[in-house]
Formats: sequence, structure tokens, C-alpha cells
Amino acid sequence: MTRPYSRYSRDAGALLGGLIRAARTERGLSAREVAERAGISRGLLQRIEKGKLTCAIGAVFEVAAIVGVRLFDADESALARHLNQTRDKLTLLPKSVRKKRKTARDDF
Amino acid sequence: MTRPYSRYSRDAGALLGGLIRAARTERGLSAREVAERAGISRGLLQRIEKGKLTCAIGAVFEVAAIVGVRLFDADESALARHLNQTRDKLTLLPKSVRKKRKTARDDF
DNA sequence: GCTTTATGGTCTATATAAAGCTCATTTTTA
DNA sequence: TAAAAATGAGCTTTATATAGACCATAAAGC
Repeated sequence: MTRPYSRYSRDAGALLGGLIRAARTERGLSAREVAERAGISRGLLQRIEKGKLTCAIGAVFEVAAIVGVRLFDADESALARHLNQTRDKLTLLPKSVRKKRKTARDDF
Repeated sequence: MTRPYSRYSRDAGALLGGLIRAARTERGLSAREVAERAGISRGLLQRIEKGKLTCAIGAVFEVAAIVGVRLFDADESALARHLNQTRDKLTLLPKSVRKKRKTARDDF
């Protein structure tokens, strides 16, 4: 990543971090405990809760799951179902993408 | 991150990557174009679409926004609103968390 | 058919994220 | 008030994610 982040990404990161921090404190979990359970350092958890966009998405997912913040508004089984549907959908899509016509009628 | 990822994180990563790839191909965008617009390398986009959990969350957010996959099921303005509400909520929470009692009655 | 383009994979160099401490401050409990 | 714990921030070292090139293959357009 060389370019600066978009407004959307910055807001999304800050929101997710804030949600995680709110959920953690509401459940009475210390940063140390959550970090240990997630298998990450306390410093990384601080950065996640600050919404830093350079954190690994896996670490964010782990922490979110521990404190009870669910992305996709779905539990684990629903997530797996959705996953299968997406896979089925992907097999129907073309394997490579290319411009249909050189001068398409998308100027209206 | 030293520990292995949980099932939830692995599924969430795979789902998000699959959604991104499906959205990209449906919109007729090549991997090269999306990567360039997101300011990332093509290899990183491949890893994102594969659901690799070591990708930076900011890169994933950028790509998701470009291909039209919205996390939180919210547009940008709604996201900003939610962000403000979260901030207000956080100011009301205690600033540090600690065990209430050494021997709490949570053993029933 | 041929040409062009997209994709998937591998490799190396480099930038930097993360771990693992430290210390100061704040907050909570006794 | 004192003690214990949580937090925030800074620092150095290490691990590794990323960029950027490469090539082979597959797919789409002509």
C-alpha cells in the first residue's frame, strides 16, 4: 500500500476498532486478557482498537470474535452457509474478465 | 500472531475474499485495474481474494469499497453516523477494566 | 486459427508490522 | 491513602508482508 487510504476505509477502521473496544470494556475484559486469548501482543490490540489500517485482518477477526463483535451480522454456522453459496456462485462466473467492447455504450 | 487462526476467522476471511472476487468479476473489472485503483500490487489482491488472513485490513477495505462490497451493510454517511455514536458511547464507559471481586459468585 | 489480455504462480529485495520488553500514568480495589 | 492492576506510549529486534519483476497458462476477442 503506497497510496493514502480513502475516507471510507479510515471510517470503517475507526468504527470497527471502536466497536471492539466498546464490546471489550462492556464485557469487563482487560486488554491483556483479550490479547493473550487472541494470541497477539497487547500493542497490536491497542492498534486494532485505534483503527489502524495496517493491522492484519486475521488478528482483527480473532479479537472481534473474542469480544463478540460479529461482522456480516452472522453467527459461525450462517457464515459457513454463506461461504458455500458464494463458492457455488463463483464457479458460475467467468474465470477471467475482459472489456466486452472497445467503445461501449456506457456514456449515458 | 503466533497462534493458529480460529475457524471463525478463516471462514470470515474466505467469505470476504469470495465476495470481493464475485463483485469484481460481476462488474467486469480486471484484477490489474482494481489493484491499481486501490494502490496495491496485483499479488496482494490475489491474496485478499483468497482470504489470506495476513493481509492488512486497510488494503481489504479499499478493495471492498472499489468493487462495491460494503461491510457493516452501510453506506459512507451511515458509517460516519455510526462512528459518532460509538465515540459518544465510549466516553461513557469506564476507562479501565478490572475484575470486580477476587472470588466472584460466577461458579453456578 | 492467431493475438491479446487476464490470471496464477514463483522469486527477491525492501519496507514495516509485530513481539516483547520498558516506563509513566491512571484507575480500581483494599 | 496505599497497593495492585490496567492502560498508553516509546523503543529495539525480528519476522514477514508487500512491491515488482518474472514466466506459464488460460481465456477472450479478432
